[in-house]
Amino acid sequence: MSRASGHAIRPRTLTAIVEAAIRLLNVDPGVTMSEVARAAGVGRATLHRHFQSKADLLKAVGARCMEETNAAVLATDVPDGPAVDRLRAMLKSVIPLGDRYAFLRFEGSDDETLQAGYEAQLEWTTALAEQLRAEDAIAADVPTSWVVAQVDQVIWTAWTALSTGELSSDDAAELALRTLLKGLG
Amino acid sequence: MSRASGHAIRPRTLTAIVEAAIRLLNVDPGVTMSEVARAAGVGRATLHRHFQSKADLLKAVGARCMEETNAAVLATDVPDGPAVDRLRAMLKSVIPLGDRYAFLRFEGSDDETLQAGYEAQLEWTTALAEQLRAEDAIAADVPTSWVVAQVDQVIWTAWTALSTGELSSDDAAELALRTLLKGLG
DNA sequence: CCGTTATGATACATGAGTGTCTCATTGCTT
DNA sequence: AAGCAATGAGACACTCATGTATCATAACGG
Repeated sequence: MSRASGHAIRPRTLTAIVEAAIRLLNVDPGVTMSEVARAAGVGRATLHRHFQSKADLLKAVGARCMEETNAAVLATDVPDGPAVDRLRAMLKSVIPLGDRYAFLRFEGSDDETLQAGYEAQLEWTTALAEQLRAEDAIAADVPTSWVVAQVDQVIWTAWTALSTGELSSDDAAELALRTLLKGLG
Repeated sequence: MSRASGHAIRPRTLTAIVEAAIRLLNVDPGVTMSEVARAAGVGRATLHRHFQSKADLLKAVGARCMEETNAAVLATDVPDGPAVDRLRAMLKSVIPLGDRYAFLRFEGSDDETLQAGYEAQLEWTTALAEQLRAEDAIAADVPTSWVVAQVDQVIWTAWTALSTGELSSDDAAELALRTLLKGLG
């Protein structure tokens, strides 16, 4: 988060910093604050003025990711609809975000807010898995934890496919859904 | 690799270093040389005597991983058998290695040897995917690259499941195979 | 058993990244 | 246009990991 006291931050500056951080982190998780500042076209001092440490910056970026993801999922969710439709909608919403937030996979962040957000997403997926099971969309003898992990992983596979430019977001989402429900056969 | 000139290395020392490195890297990819040395029960100077840089150490660990993995796969492979059997055998061989080498996923290593080894594994999987397709074990309209990525990912899912202690290696391998071929439904 | 030699401990030099501070300047707000 | 606040640039101190050099000690082989 931004510094509590002292200087305010100009919207333009904040945006530049966060966007630069997201862009660079996807290339190299070990970016330095100097590199972020330079890429953002912002003085190194300014960066430290608003983000006291790299952990702070990560926290802000992670929070933005969570917000964007949740917003995207909620925007397309059909809570009362069939589980398969909900799964498809979720995949179509989340997969396009991959090129922005893929790096978060590699962040073993110990930030509690980010952790909590991730837990919440996991719970959402778990609930969906239960609904899928109740509607006989998935087999009864497959552990829920495996289902959740697999959903998680197929999103990652789609992100990877997107980054190589082999597939469009829509194709990847359809392929992901199909792979989940019917496998490759 | 170990230093070309000068000091030889005692087998016991080499093993201690490499094993400690593997163990620690799985916990924190950012381990320092000092921590590795301490965990190995070895002087920091000795570590630097044989591995000039952290990159050298990573290289050695990566090479060992490749050797172990290839050996495990070759040991159970049935080159003339049905593709599905080969896939099952590969999964059963590779999945148990997860707790040792999971960290390599996070290493964006630029070492050419390691890269080459990874490429070779990818080609092996690609060939298997083609065989699966030829034997109608997978659908014709699914891109090979997606199949390869999915095989790769399901191994990762299995590793994750193993690390949480939810499944045995064998169960995970069977579940992985089933998920690949028939999905979760 | 004795010489060879790898090792352990220590000290030292270096480089990189972090975080702080100051001050001139630029950009907003009124 | 004027005043205020945020920014940019640079200098500085600090920490930490890396890598090197030295020397006494312990382990190994003949």
